[in-house]
Order: sequence, then structure tokens, then C-alpha cells
Amino acid sequence: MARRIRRTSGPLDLRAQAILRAVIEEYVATAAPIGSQALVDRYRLGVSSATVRTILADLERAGYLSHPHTSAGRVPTDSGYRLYVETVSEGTALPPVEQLMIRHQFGQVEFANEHWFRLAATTLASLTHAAGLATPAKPLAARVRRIDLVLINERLASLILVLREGAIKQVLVALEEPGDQVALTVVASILNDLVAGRTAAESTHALERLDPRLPHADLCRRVGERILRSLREYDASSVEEVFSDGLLNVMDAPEFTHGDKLRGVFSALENRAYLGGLLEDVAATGRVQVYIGHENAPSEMSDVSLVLAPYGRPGRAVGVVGVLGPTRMRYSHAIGTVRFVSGLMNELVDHLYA
Amino acid sequence: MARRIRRTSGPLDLRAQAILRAVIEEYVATAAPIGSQALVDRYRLGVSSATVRTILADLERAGYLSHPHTSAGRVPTDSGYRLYVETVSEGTALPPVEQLMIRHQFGQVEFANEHWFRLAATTLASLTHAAGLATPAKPLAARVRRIDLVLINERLASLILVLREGAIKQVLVALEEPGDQVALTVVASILNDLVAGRTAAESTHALERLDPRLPHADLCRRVGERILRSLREYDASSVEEVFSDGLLNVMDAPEFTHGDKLRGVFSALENRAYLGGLLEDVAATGRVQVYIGHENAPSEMSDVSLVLAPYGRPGRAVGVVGVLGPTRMRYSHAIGTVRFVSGLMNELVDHLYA
DNA sequence: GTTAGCACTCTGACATGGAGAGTGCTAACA
DNA sequence: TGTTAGCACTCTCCATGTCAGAGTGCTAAC
Repeated sequence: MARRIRRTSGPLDLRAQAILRAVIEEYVATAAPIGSQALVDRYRLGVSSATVRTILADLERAGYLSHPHTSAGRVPTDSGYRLYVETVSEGTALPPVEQLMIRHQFGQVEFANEHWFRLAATTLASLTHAAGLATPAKPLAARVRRIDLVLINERLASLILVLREGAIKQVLVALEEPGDQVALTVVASILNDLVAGRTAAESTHALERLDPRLPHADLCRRVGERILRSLREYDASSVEEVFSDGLLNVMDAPEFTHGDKLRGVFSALENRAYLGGLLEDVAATGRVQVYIGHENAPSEMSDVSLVLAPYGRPGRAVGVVGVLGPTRMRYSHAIGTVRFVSGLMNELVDHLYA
Repeated sequence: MARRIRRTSGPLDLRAQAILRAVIEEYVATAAPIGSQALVDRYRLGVSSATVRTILADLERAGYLSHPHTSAGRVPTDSGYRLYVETVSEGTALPPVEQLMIRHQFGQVEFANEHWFRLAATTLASLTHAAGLATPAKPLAARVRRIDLVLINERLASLILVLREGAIKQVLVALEEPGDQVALTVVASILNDLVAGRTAAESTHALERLDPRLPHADLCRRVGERILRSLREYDASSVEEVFSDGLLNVMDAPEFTHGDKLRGVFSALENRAYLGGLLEDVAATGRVQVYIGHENAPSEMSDVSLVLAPYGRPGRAVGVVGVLGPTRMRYSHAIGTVRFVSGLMNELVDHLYA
């Protein structure tokens, strides 16, 4: 027998790895399948196209490449990208000039969380030419720093919760009898003593034992319940909000010019359940995570990849930043960029907790 | 001469109008050009296809229809839609059952403005199978109901502005020297006296004459400036935010399956300048407005139409709700739906001002 | 003013054929 | 044993041609 049966997986020799890299980098750049000839032309491989062909066949058998049809070149599979990503897990660092520019932008923007999330998404989008994503840093169990009650009209008050991290929640509270601001201020003051610095769980007991002889005791009780409910809802939601920018960048990729795939991607982005779970995973691992094509559970997302990184304070409050782009993505660049932006967000969060 | 030269515009006779309606309704339903034969088959016109053809030719000469190519059927032009819309300017009312269902949904949702805007957009999207839009009701000149200062950490405070309509703004304020909550509460109390119930213009003078012997006078001044700046920015922005939902519905229309047009639409939606101007126009007119295809200034929007209606209190605070869809849209239905939802939003605003 | 009839035009679907790209296999080579 | 040149093969892509179908505009008759 002229040829031994080849392994179908297992470690690849260096040459095979180099060729896989070459195929991926070429494909990422051109979006067109690559043939053996093109590879020897454009890369100094030191072997002939025939040899490259046998290696390509090996890589295909091992599942790293695929073949649109008999006489087309090779295209990376998700496994191929995965192998590639493992070898560049650090990503390429951003050039210092760009780092400086971005830092500058963050310094310029209005000093408020929300602007930072937006800016993070925008920055990621423009640097990677993909869609940028960012979620607020969300504490494991929200603690109230302060509550406030403001009369809007006779029958309506605005309840404002300021959380320890500076986030605010607002809900409207209907009043059963015509209210006045003085009473509301008293109620707010009583409740502040009970809930400030505490989580929902910690305040529950205190609220239950609220002295019924206090002024406006039943209003206190009602508003207190409302506070607890808000906190519990906040704690229960895995992702509060996802800021995104540059969705149009994804549309530009040639693989998405034909509407239906794009539709899938967009509807998947609205699938908060999946995204939420993913973000929790990322937050738990503490480092850049890459989810490639079919590795994403929703079938509509099998043509896109996510590069996500957590930021914040592990165990206290974490958020996620990242990019979403076609599987044919510059992973190394994306990983480096996401890593940098998450580091930047870390610094900003440190300011809040300083 | 067997045939007189026909007018190229001017009032159409009833039969021509009926045929134009038929073409439009048929085209809206099928997205395919309509021929004379199809019209006599599907509508009881009482004349032959040949007669219809001469009328179609007239309508085309008058600019209401067009002709993709020699042997295709007719397609409405923007002018055709315009004429059609004028004849159905009241729109078709929603069936009472649906009205009831929607009212019920609005009753169910969390009692807070933001949820209402979202729900309005969602409702419009699902009822019209187009994209739903909604903006918060924005006062002409914002008045502060109450401000609040909360210490986040030694060097950072959260400034919260509660506007008269219940909307809240938050900004972070860096402290020049380590702050404490007691001082902030004093400052908040002083500033509340100065700005509560006033517009930015009205508070400016009072702030300038702030007594320098007051406790924490310079912190007062700094925070005061910050308040004014926030208010002025808020007043200057024509649209604060546009909630949208159902953009995916637009993707479903066959005219947008081929990516590039869609891209245009999406990027146009991000064109806040145009959208802002439009919303101001709508708010000023006080009734449902329709912007059809090329009537929209940005060229990317020449394939979509907007049906918008204001809500709120003219002269005090107004917002806009509406839908964005392909020019091939069920205008009558869209107008009726938008009208209904804007009425509903009016009722909700009335609650706030009650 | 309306209609039937007819010639004309254009699209869209389909088949055909050749150029180009790339493969897998084999036999020869170092 | 790995590498290479050569070759037959396959498949896509593009241009071309053909044909049916749909719809028009015109004309002559009603």
C-alpha cells in the first residue's frame, strides 16, 4: 500500500498548522475559497502545490477545512477557526497610538456610566468593523445607596432608587390618596434608614417589622414592597440591557448581503435568553471567550462569532464587552481589541468603587 | 383626430380614481406589477381590459403610475400613493376587539413612561407589520421638579434631576475634595430652592446671585452650573431618544431582501438630524402625517414611508409615535393604527399632568 | 366612448457550451 | 518515504440562444 491511513484528528505537525493558518488568513482577507496554487504563490511554503494538496486533504479529513464543491478551494470550518483561535488566544495588541486615542475619547465623554457603555460599543465596532456590544456592570445582589420619592402630581409619585454603583432605577407609584411632598419626604427618610446599604434579602426582614405607629406607616409599607420588588427583578435579570453599535458593519460582509441570514443574526441578537446565558458564562470565566459559528446554540447564529470579555469586580459587579461578526473574522485583532477595551472598562469601574 | 390630447394632471374622474385605488391595493397586497387583465378579473370594473389600458396610460402620463418595462404591469409612483393617502386620510379604525386588547396591554405594563414608549413601538410594529417608532414626550423647556445629590464614593457624586413630567436625568459629578453625604444634602436643599419649578433660563439669574456666604457655596455653584448645562442640552436636543421595534418586519418585505437597500434604511434611521426635524414638523401640525418615499429628503429613504402622529400637550410637551415601512404599505391601516396609539398615549400623558 | 384583435416587446426560465480553477490520483523521482 | 509533475475529471461561472407568457399600444369596428 502506497499510503498509510492517516489520523483523522490529533495534533497536527507544524507544517499543517502553518498551512491552516495561511488558509484562514487568506480566507478572512478575501472571503473566497483558497486553492493549493494560490497558497504556494502567496506564502513562502517551500513545497509544491501538489504537496499542499495532500496536506489540505489531511486537514479536511481532520475536519478543519471544507470544500464547497469538487473544484473549489478550501474554506475553514468552525473547528478550523477554533484551532486557530487557540493558537492566538492572546490576540494582537492594539498599536499604542490607537490605545492613546481611545483613552482620550473616554476622557472626553460625559462622566456617566451610560455614555461609557455606548462609547465602548462604538469603539469596538469601529476598530473591528463588526458589531460592538457592551452591557452595564451588574452587581450580583444590588444594594441601595439611597431612595427618593418625588411627587409628580396629586395621585402619582416617582420612586427613585440609587444603587451603590451609581445606577438609578425609576418607577412610578400611584398614590391611594392625594399626596404631598412633605409626607413623601418623611416616608423616604424612614425607608432610607431601612434599606440603605442593604440587598433585597437583607431589607425584607426589617421592612416586615416596620413599626405600624410610624407616620404614614401604610404608605411606607407599600413603597417598601415596591422597592423590594424592583430590587428582586433587577437581581433576577441576567442582562439588564445590551448596548450595541455598528450592526451595519455586519451587513457589509459579503456573506450577509443576501437578506435572510442577516435576519437570523438580528433576531438572534434579540434573543435575550441566549445572550444572557452567554454573558453569565463569560463573566464567570474572567477572560476573553470566543464563540464560533455553530458553537452558538441558536441555529440562526451559526454564521457569526462572538468575542466577549468580562470587566468589573469579580464577585461584586461584572459586565461584558465584545464584538459580534461573521465567523470569517479577524480573530486575533478582535481578541486584542476586546481585551484592551475590557481593561479600560475595568479602570473606569475602579473609579466608581475607589 | 380620433382622440383629444389629454390633460397631464388635474382632477381625475371617479373611474380613474377607482382604478388607481385598485392598482395600489393590488400592488400593496402582492408586490407584483398589475396588468389590465388582472384588474378586470379581480375587480368589478364593468369595462374591458382595453379600456382599462387607456386609463392606465392616462394615469401613467399624469405621473401616478409607472412602468418597470414595456410589457410589465403598472406600479404606483410616490405621487400615486400620495393621491391615495389623501383619499383615506382618516384611515381605517382598528376593530374594537383589538382596541380593547391593546388598552389591556397598556394597563398591564409597569407604570412608567419608558415602558409605555417601548410598548407603543412594539404594538405599532406588530399591528402594522412594519417598524414601530416612539419618542418620549419632550417639554419645550424642561422644568426641574427636584434635584438630588447622592455620594457614590469619596470623589464622586451622582446628580439626579427629576423633571416635571417625571423623566429623570443622571450625571456624575467629580468632587474636588472628599465629600460627605451631609454636605451634599445641604447643597441639594439650597439648589432645590433655586431651581425647582424653573426652566434653565429662569434659574440662571438666581444662580448667579447665589450668596457666597452660604455653606458650601462653591460646590453649590459648580453643581448649579452642571444642572443648567444638563437642562440646556436637554432643551436643545430635538429628539432625545427614538424607541423602535420590529425593524425585522421591514426586512421581510420582498423589496428589501437584497441587502443594500436595507442598509440604507437602517443607516437613515440613525440619521438623527433628519428624523429630529421630521418629528418637530409632526409635533407642530398636530395630526397624522405621511411621508412617502422620495418625499423623504435622505436618498436612502426613498423606498420607505413614514406614518407619524404627535401626542402629548401642544405647547407644553409633545412626543411622536409612528411606523416606518416600505412605500408599498397598507397606508389606510397604518394611519388608523397610528392614530389610535397616539390617542392612547395622549390619555397616558394626561394621567401625568392630571 | 368602448371594445376586440393583433403585432410587438420585454422578462424570466431553461438549456447549451466553453473557459477557468482546482481537485485527486498516479507514476516517477530524490 | 516524502515530494513532485502530469493528467483526467469535476464543478462553477458566464455568455448565448430559445421560448413561453404577460402585458402593452394601436387600429378599426361597434
